Amino acid sequence: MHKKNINLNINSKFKGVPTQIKNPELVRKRRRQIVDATARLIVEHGYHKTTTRMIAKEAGFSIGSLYEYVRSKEDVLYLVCEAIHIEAEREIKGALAGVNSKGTLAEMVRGYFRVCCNMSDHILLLYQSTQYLPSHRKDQILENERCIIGIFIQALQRSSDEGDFPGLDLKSASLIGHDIAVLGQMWAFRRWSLAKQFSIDDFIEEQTQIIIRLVS
Amino acid sequence: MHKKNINLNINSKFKGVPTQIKNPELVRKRRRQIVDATARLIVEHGYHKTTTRMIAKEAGFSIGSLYEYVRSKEDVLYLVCEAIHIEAEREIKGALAGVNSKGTLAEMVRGYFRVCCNMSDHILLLYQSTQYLPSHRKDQILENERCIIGIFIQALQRSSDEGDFPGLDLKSASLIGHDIAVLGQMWAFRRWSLAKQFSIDDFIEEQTQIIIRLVS
Amino acid sequence: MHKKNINLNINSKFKGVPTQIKNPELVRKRRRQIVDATARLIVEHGYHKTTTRMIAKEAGFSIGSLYEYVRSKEDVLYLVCEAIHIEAEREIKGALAGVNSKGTLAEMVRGYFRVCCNMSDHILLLYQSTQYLPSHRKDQILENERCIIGIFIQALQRSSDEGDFPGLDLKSASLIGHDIAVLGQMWAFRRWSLAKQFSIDDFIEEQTQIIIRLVS
Amino acid sequence: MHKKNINLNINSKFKGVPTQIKNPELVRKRRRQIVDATARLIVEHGYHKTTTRMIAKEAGFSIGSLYEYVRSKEDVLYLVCEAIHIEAEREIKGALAGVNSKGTLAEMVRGYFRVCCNMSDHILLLYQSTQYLPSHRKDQILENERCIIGIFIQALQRSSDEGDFPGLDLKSASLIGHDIAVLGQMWAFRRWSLAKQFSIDDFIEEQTQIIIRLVS
DNA sequence: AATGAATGAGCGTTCATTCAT
DNA sequence: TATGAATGAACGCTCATTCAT
Repeated sequence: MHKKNINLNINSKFKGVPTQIKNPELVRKRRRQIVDATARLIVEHGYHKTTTRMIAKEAGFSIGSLYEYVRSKEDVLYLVCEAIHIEAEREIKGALAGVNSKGTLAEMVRGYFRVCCNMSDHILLLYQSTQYLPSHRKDQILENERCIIGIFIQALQRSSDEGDFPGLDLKSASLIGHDIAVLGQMWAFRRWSLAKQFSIDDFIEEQTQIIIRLVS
Repeated sequence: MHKKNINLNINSKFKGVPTQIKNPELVRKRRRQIVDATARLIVEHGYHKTTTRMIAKEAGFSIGSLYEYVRSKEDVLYLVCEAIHIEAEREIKGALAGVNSKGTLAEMVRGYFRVCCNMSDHILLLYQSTQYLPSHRKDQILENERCIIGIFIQALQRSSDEGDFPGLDLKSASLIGHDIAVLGQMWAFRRWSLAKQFSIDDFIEEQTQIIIRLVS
Repeated sequence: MHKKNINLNINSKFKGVPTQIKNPELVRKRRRQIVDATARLIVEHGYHKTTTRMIAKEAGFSIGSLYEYVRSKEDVLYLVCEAIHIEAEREIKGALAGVNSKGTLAEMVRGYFRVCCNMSDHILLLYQSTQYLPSHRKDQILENERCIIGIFIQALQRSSDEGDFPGLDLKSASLIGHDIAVLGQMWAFRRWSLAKQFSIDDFIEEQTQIIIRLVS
Repeated sequence: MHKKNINLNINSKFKGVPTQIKNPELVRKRRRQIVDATARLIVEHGYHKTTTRMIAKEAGFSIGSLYEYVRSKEDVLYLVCEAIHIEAEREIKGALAGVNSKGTLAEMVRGYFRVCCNMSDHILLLYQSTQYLPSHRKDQILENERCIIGIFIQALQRSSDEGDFPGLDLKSASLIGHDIAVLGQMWAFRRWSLAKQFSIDDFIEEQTQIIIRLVS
């Protein structure tokens, strides 16, 4: 069921970036190359210092070929951001798979934080580069984000209904959902500072404890 | 005492950006114009779409003059980031002035959150543009940030020592310090999403309550 | 007799544009598709905004196939210009067929003007795009043009010999021949201006009268 | 009086092409360089094979400087077409100056034809390149053209009123005006063909006689 | 004979920076 | 001190053409 949704997502979004190439298999393959290459380059140099020629070279083909698969550098950025969100969604759903019904909120948060840390390069990329997308693309990306926060809100409300965390209204739940999301992503943009005192595992564990204390 | 610190800050950092102009009074005045103009432009257009020509025009002098007061566009960005941090420090210290010794943590946090919301344009600017500073500049900016977090850590430890919040070690206090910092800044980059459910005052109050629950 | 000439023309010019394809029937068919498609596109977008990809698509086959039938975009343009001239020659000869021996000059001119108006899109194409042919191609096209003018010169001299228009030397006849040619083509590049005052039929009739007055 | 009109023209059109440069004297001088260089290059290579780098080099400055004085290559083309029309207007008015009131139509036409021959490179440029202007620019150019034709129409009507050429209605006069205009410009695009039989002076004289015969 | 993915030279344009005045 | 004209490296992108299948 998840799979189906994800596939629908992929398809509906692929329509959003046209291509000159007819073979859809090839489009998938080449765009994967483009996205991987570009993500690597943006992580290293930032969006603006990453030129289309660098992207083509890193992806292993010519500048002309790059433009057979996308219309513009902006398209590439969108494909990258989209791929990161799809990856995040998949990872998070994977991490939550064993937890979903019976699991505790603690396990969910811990799983989410772990994903955030594993993807910190890409999360930082989103923080720094989403600003360069045209607004309709930004909206598409933000929509994805809300979906993730929704998961926490639902879990919080379930907890509340079960009496663990009584008297939680939707508004508060929503804010806590945002907070959890941000406190996980925090590792991405405060790594260098936090790493002086915390290993990744330390961070995940301590931060999880803080959330637990918050909601109990 | 505060003043002295701030002045020291300004001077030590000004040394970092050389100028052709001898008269330091004039340098101060012109750089204030440059910083104000640039901050406005970056908030509106982002760093890369803000050209040096636009900066000179908005600041009210010629492109040639701009380069009498800074060596590069990067210098301008640094001056802007630095100014924002100085402003933030001043505002936060101002907000905490009446609270400092006798006040509760809640009041501190509320004051900080209020400053964050008031400065959200500039905080977002920092989030989006710090990446374009050379790393030694980035370090200078991060150093400033640590200073602010230090305030919370100290307050937390004071609370802990007074028995409000027993058994808080430095490491945990430090992480909570980071968390508070980020949960305040969050308004800057999630405004559009949060504003659907919260007014600024709502946000500040609810978020403050969450922190309070967290540390008690 | 006409047919023979036209065929000779076609053959001698086809030799000028080599192809990879052996089957001459197929070459003829495909090139007709190419020429029609390209003429349509150039009329709408101009030569430079018409890409080879557009041509292939409009003609109904792939870009690869296009290059089996011509060596270059320039070849395509030459084929188009050539085809227009052949078409013009055929149309004009058709219009003059009933007139040729016994008819008056007026009827000839009127017939020619009518053809010019009917073909005005293509005549404009020639005016705007012949410049992009290499000079040996341009010469081939100009040669065709002289052929048409020759018809008027002969008719003028016949008139003169018959006493209608006495004292007409070859040089004058030649210039008037050019003038008639141009005054017909004029509709192509002044349509938008002339159409404010003249319908096509108006134009043809008035312009014919002017020529008649000129040569009597 | 003429001067005033021309100046107004120049000023009103300059407003149409913005520049980064503040000194209007310099703008005038540099744009003259740009227009002269570009006209030379387009005459030799055509509009599309003339690159902006060639223009900058031929004009004697850098590509960056070129773009201080115009926004785009299209702007350059417009400036060229505009300058040619202003030149044509000036030349024609100059040629007609001694003729204006008392002169015969023959002298006017001869003067116009002489100007056309002298400017034939530039007239051909207009025929071939006006198509690349955006339509509002094309309209501006066409407006200029109508102004020239207007001169002939007025002269024809004056002749008619004086009895030289009785029974000439406005519509016919208008068409003859167009015809005269085109028969002069004809030298530009039929030079190579006509020159086989006519020197420029021959052409002007014979063609003038044809017009005279036409209107008497 | 037909396809269409791949190529890369070359285009128009931008903008941080310099320097003569 | 202040100006603003001049610079040119570097950018994103196009499109005629080729060639393996």
